[in-house]
Amino acid sequence: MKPKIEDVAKVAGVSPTTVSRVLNNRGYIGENTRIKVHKAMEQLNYYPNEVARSLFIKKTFLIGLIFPTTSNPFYGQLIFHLENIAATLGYKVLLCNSQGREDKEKNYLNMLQRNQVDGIIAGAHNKGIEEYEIPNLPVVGVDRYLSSKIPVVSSDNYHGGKLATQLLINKGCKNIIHINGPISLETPANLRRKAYEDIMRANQLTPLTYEIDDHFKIIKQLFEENPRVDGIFASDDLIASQVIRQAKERNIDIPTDLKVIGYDGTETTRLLLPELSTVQQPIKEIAEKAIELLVKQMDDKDDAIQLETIIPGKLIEGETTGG
Amino acid sequence: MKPKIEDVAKVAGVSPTTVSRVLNNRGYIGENTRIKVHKAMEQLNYYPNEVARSLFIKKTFLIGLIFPTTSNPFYGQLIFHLENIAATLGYKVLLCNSQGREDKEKNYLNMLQRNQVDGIIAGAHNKGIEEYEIPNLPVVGVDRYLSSKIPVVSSDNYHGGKLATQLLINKGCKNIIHINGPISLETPANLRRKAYEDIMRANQLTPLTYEIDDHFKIIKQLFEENPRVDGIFASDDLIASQVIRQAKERNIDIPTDLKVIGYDGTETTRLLLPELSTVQQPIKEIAEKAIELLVKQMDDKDDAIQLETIIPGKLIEGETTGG
DNA sequence: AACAATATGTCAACCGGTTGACATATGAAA
DNA sequence: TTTCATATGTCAACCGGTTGACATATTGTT
Repeated sequence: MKPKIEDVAKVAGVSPTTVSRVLNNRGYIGENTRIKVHKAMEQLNYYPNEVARSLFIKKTFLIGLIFPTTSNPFYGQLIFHLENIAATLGYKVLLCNSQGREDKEKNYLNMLQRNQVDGIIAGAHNKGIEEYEIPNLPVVGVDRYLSSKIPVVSSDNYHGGKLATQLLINKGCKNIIHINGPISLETPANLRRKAYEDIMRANQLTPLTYEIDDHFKIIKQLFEENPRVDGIFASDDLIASQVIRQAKERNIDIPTDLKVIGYDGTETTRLLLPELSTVQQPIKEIAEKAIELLVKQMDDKDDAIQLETIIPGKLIEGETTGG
Repeated sequence: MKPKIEDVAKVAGVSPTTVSRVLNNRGYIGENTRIKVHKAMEQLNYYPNEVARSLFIKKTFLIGLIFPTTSNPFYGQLIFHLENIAATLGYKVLLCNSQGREDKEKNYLNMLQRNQVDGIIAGAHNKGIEEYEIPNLPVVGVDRYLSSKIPVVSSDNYHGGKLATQLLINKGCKNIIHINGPISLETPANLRRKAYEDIMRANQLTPLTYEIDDHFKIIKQLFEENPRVDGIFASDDLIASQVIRQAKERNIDIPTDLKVIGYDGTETTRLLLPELSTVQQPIKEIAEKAIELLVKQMDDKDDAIQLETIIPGKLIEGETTGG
């Protein structure tokens, strides 16, 4: 059986309380005793039972992360940073891949509460949800409005959308189309679209947005319906990549006949598709801010917290928008 | 304060034991009582405290995952599947990004034990380690030998290496170079290299392997030292992508002058770089097998378990190896 | 010598849920 | 009527670590 404090105490020849005191640096402890206790712990291969500890102190140092999927390089990278920063602060991370499914999300939310997490960071779906408003449980949204009371961290989507659209216009594009994910979700990312439409109009151009729900069928359709398209702003790099592929198949030369810009600029995209112009999200900074806001909520309970944090992104010009 | 069983009992007008019985479906429970209890739980917004429960039943339903980073699309996708399958079995997942650093890995291992995880799946570093041999704690390695006693799941690396090398040879390449990660680590992935060298020799060709530790400096060097190279087998798609980029910069036409094949074939690579030939790893199957082996160890304690599981991968021919 | 500060021990309550032992009550079957 | 399956309650121990109260030594200081 796993050794417990009592066993350590016996081996070290001290009382269980003393061991606990050593473990938690409380009260007076002699240097000798400290050493004896540590030796005993080593000898027995003792690991303090955090479950028992958590039960008593009513804190688990667990943070729940709910995101669509680590498969997606954007979330993969974001989650990497979240976990990393959390770890430096002594927090551990429970991973939940909701896959954009409401039922899964609800189950995870339920599970996280049963497991007494100290907080939740979510960048998943929403909709009817006031489900995230949990009394005494700090929550932070990433690129997702979870409720009117829950703080959100996101990149400056409007500015990003503007940068992308303006770049295409500057490069001489006249027929610029925007493609984005399903906008039934009310996310800050929709501001990319809003910026696109604003900038287009400001330049006497007609905005046209395609909403991609599922397949690249939409992209095919886009090309068929708009033979004169000369600029495409995709709301993420993966979609942009599909666009490029489709253009190649139709012998549309990029960037001569068509200029393409994506969004996200993850490490992986930069490596695999370095020629793609994109608006790079400040992923690490988003993660830092999200954790900071979460921890702040956990520490000073009902202090007022910034409800919306917007971090600027960065335009990366690649070959897909021309020299 | 959060409601506890006692509160539920009061509201439902029953005893705490009865509530526990309802919760765990033990003993006799009348339909009426069951409903009353559920209503009370709903009314109070009661969530059973898993921490308390875990303490008593000595099982947390937690699985620790130690991998270099979710940023990498291969691990991202693998971890997605691991979490997913674990969830269907009622297990939760503690995520650890070790970043290939021994110190971090050790800390995580320590942390997971303190948190009483039921098992660990690791695909990280190793080296001096017998550290993973933890009494009574099931462990499974993914593409990593963790110890002589710990089961490993991996794709058929030898076969994959063979497929890749053979393809290049079939396509007429004579000067084929292999690039892989640092092989100081003893991993099943080294079999890709072994296969490459075997096949080369079997075809009266001279194998030449470059070991990439850090940068694409090595790739530059490779091109400079081997102007006649006409085939490159990279041990992962990200490296292959760098090779392609470097070749473009040197105006080496792919596939005419140089054929390139990678390894992994993640969803992300397939989307972003569909033209890349690669050996696709059976990521989902690896995840399934890993969980299966872990759960088997947890269930029938010291049943003999398969020490090495090898799952075949799949050759994907893209344009980078020619028509 | 008196008084602190330091060092350690004993003991019990507590965190929230689980479980087994045992008591009791009801209704139905034998 | 007896007996049994069903239904629920009471009670206490337990999981492993934490904490406060209190006792007792041993130092060192003044």
